[in-house]
Amino acid sequence: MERGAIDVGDLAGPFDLQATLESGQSYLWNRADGETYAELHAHGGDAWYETVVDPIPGVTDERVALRVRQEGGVHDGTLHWEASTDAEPLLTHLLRLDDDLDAILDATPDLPLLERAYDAYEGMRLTRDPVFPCLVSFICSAQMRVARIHGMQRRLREAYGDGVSLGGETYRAFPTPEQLSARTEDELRDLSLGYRAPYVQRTAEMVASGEADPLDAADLPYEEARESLTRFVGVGDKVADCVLLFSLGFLEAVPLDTWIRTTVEEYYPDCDRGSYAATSRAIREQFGGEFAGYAQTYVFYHLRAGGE
DNA sequence: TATCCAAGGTAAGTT
DNA sequence: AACTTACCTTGGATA
Repeated sequence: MERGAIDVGDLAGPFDLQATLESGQSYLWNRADGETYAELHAHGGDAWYETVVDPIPGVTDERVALRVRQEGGVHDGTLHWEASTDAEPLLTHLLRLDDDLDAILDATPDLPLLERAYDAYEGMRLTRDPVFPCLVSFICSAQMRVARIHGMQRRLREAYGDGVSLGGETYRAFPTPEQLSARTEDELRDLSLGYRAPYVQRTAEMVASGEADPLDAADLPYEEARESLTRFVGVGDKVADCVLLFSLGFLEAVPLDTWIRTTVEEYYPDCDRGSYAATSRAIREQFGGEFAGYAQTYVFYHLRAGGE
């Protein structure tokens, strides 16, 4: 096992591990203390977070088990990690430590709501989740609470994922498309996926068979990429936007979920244009275009946590 | 204790 | 293309 540390002060802008991992973007990490994400910021921010990552072209060509913990503040703290290999490039990729967060937030409009959200969750970054697990996570997110989405992904890993050991502990990788496509709808329903079970099974089948690859969307212009992802079963505009934003690096994507729709109604009623595509375009412009998705994520977390 | 409700939506069927 | 409706499950609210 290798260990290492990343000095947060060396990054371009602050970083908050807990806000980043518990803000409803990624459902692929477990807290070592067993706490769920049900209560935001309920148990302090220094827990170990654990995950297993399958090979990512250009980042890692092997499967990696890793743990990470933040000690100290969002400006001057330290990220401690333990992994089966040098995890610094991988953490940089997954947690977008290469983003210049100050510059990104400066480039968004001076809206009071955004300023309040930025102040409340200083250091929260977007994630770069592996695309297939991200796709499954957000198919499961339909009409679900954040804590329960997290529970579903955890059960999928525990039931069907390969065991990977690190430092005497065994962690579970997210099931591959092949592993998931081999399950039946009923088996997935037994994990409390409900009506999402056949969506997950059929989407896994599409990926496993080579019929479609969610990574292909990465090379398309934004709106075409969104349209392209909706080919997967259980994926509409909203879920597609989540995958584009939280996995494929389309920072302009603004998923129109119930929280953001409420925000549009209350704060920016002019942006309500009826259809998803038109409203999405309007709110994306309201949030400054290029980094609108960053703004969206702060607003989502801020409002969900009870902020105004 | 029982019932109701809403949770980061989507697919399928109608106008 | 826009509009309805059904859909699994469950913790928490309400009666």
